[in-house]
Amino acid sequence: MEQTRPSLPIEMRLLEAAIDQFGREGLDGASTRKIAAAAATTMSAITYHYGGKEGLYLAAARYIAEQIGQRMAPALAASEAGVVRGAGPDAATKALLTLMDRFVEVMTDPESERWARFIVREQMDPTEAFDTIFATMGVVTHRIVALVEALAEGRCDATEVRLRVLAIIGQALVFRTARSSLLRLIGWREIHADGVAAIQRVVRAHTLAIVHCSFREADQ
Amino acid sequence: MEQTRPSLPIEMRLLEAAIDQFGREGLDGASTRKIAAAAATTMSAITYHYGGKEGLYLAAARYIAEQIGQRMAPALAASEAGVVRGAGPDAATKALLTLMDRFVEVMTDPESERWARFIVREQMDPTEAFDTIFATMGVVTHRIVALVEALAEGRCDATEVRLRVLAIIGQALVFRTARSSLLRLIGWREIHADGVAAIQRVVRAHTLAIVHCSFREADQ
DNA sequence: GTCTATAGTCGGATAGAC
DNA sequence: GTCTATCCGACTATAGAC
Repeated sequence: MEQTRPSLPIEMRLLEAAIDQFGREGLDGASTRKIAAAAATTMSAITYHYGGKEGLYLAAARYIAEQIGQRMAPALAASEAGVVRGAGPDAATKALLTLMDRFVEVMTDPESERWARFIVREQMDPTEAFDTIFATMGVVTHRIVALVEALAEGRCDATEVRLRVLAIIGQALVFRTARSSLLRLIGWREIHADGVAAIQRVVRAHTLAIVHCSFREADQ
Repeated sequence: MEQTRPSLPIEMRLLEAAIDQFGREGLDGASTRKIAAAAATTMSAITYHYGGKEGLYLAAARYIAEQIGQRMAPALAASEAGVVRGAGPDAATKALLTLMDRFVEVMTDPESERWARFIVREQMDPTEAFDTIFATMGVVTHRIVALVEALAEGRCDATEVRLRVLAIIGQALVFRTARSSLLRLIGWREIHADGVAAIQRVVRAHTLAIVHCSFREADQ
């Protein structure tokens, strides 16, 4: 049983261990005993601090949402300049690239590995915890929608803009969700700083190509 | 407990139920009793037919790989024309779009929902079953790599081509892995035939923009 | 606050009936 | 081949010691 740093307060240790275990095995599958052991405490600490297994699960979701929100906040604030009235396409493009750059960083960060397991599981088999996570991720998504909407200049309807945004985000997300395939395909053992930069260059180039080239013509 | 069609042979019913349960709860988390109940049989049928829980898990992985292989086979065969010696960029582009179109279809197909849960879980927390699935998905990925490599005409190194291919595939994959977010963002209740066509148009337009525009300049 | 002890349920594997 | 019966370990929750 891998243990978290014993210096942290017990509630934090429980949260960290919970994210890991729930992410791997789900709400039903995970065992409170294992979580407690990984947090170097006993099962009844979960009852005391979180009221039980489900309370811990929801607390883990809130914690993840909070962490992601904090990490995206600076880039989100910077992207404000791209959506203010009168901002030109260059400002919107720059804001979009800033958000995507940061998103790639968060997606490739080793710390996001455990969050990602938790989130992806919720995406594919949602519980009430999904509301919590979607509330945070939705802010970023909606900002990107606003930016792409501005860049489309009326050439796409609202649905198409949203589908395009999903596809754009998917480019970054895949480096998290298909991590194992990535490592095998390229022959890396893990994603180093150079790798992150390379991924950012690719996502940036693709995003630019999409917003600069694919709106122009009547597609297909 | 949802039951599979009772007309199918017991091994098939077990496989279908296993994919569903293992996909949601993982190898450890899922219960052979529940799987057996969903397959309208008893737990010891799993022992008899698959030797136990783990045997059933691996059989489920093989079954998924087989199903995906079958569904991608026609598009994969058609894409052959894009990689033969002397095929021009138009043939390669056409082959790439054919593969992506089909991939979107498979990713949005309701039947792929349970496969996807299983596969994504393996991606993020791989067991030996990942080898089986990667063997099949890898064939498609490598074909796309070959096509993009041809289209890049030496302007990207091998690693960059692979990162670009991952990003391109990610555009389609996101409609499976972030399904819940998609439905909320667009306000759909499910993905209808019109929705699939719209997603295909977007992925096609983006893929074209990427291979036609983003290789041109020195990116960033 | 954090622990130990215990109760009651459910897990997978197996033996053996038919 | 498919089922029932049974074993034993692991699970969550709870009560209560300190």
